[in-house]
Amino acid sequence: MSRKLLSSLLRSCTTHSTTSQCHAQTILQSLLPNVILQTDILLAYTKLGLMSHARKLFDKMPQRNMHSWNIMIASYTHSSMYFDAVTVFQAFKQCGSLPDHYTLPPLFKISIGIGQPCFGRMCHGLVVKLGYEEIVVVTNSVLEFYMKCGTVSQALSVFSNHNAHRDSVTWNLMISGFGKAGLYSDAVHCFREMLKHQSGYELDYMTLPSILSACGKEGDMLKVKEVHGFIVRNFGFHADAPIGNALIDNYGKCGSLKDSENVFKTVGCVNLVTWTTMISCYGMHGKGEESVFLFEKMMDEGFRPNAVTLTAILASCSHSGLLDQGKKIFSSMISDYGFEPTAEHYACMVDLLGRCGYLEEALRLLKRMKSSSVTGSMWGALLAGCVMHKNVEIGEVAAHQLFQLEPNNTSNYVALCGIYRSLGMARGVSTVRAKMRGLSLVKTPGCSWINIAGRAHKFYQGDLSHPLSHMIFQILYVISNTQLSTNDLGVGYLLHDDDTFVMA
DNA sequence: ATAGGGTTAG
Repeated sequence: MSRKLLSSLLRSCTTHSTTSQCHAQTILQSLLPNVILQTDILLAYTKLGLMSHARKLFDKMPQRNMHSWNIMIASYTHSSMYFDAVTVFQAFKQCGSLPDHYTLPPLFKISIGIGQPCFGRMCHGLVVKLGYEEIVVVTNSVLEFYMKCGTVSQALSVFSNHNAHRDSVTWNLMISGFGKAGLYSDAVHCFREMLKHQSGYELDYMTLPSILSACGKEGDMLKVKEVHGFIVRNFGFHADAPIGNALIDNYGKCGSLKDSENVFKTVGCVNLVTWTTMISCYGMHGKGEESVFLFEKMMDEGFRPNAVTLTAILASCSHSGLLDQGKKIFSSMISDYGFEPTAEHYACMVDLLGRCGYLEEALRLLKRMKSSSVTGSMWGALLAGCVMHKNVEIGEVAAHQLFQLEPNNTSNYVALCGIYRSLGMARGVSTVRAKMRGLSLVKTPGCSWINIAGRAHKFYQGDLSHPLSHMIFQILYVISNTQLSTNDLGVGYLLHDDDTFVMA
């Protein structure tokens, strides 16, 4: 077999065994060492995720080209093996070489992965110095880096400086970055801008889950519906699984379980995430029985739950007080599925036991664990249960653990304070307050809001600043003193001229 | 050869 033939064979290898056979052939035919052939083998191994095979070969190569260095750095990065990626990059620099436009994008991913923004900023300097700013792939990775490291302003300046070198990936990065930074209205605004600029392009479906999640997290169902309509107009009912999943999730988050169910029933592509999302939607709406039913149906259809599915079902049982089902699922995840429960699963179990009033049992569960693996979320769930059931003994244990683990989290002090207050323990209340003052902690007030005609109306506890607060409090007073049945949900209010009202 | 999307939890 010729070198050329082996090269092209290697480039089409999709399995471990064919790759190894080609590798063996190159040795048998004494074609090694040869940089091009070895690089082909390297690439074939890394595509299969066989990093140790690739590394063995790479270390033996007497000669390396830019391509072989880039393959190693990029594939270590994709496998989240950032330390190895950095080591290879350092060895590369030792040889006196300079990165090219293939080397640079993974470096930004490394910086995000290891949480070291200074490395990424240094790489941005390299991009400018080496003149790769005009290459859209490189600039997009710079953009992604700034967006994901929380420096949105830097990303914006990269974005506006390169308006000649944008493509759909650029827009998607901006939109999803805004969403991840919690800047939901900026994400929506950016989506509209993109539609204006891209009218001639084919619409890129990769944007849609991000924009849906921005609308959903804002709780703006009208916007979710708007995007849904947009999807139907442009894709018909052939949306892929991530789009369907995002629709289900965000209708649920906006309070419309009916719409979630409709999408779930009609969507063509269903995967494990789809099931998990629908289960957690039922959980969010307090419909634990439906969650359990769906969980069983999912397994009947041959899907194996993963760690996220199990968290969703446990949380759902907890919200609905389904103690026995929750316990059964928790123990079967160990015996039937061979899962090692994660911290989240334990937190769910503590939450479940705590809500149902089994605080001693919850505490025993945590005491059985190695103390270093008990997380804040587990103690937090226990403390919340103690608030619910006014249990001061266990509440103090949980609270003091939390004061150690997360001393600046005000809600823990407020929770303990609430237990003391509900039991009339004035001394306890003042001790906790003094402790908070000593640490100069201020409680951020809880806030709710409602969108009316595109404008958000915010409400803080005891806040009277809204122009209609007088009427709002009157309505609230009536509602809270009225036993509502489902028939009453269509009730109307008649507003009198003097700002008072009656139910109609 | 390189860049972008979805699910839990308080």
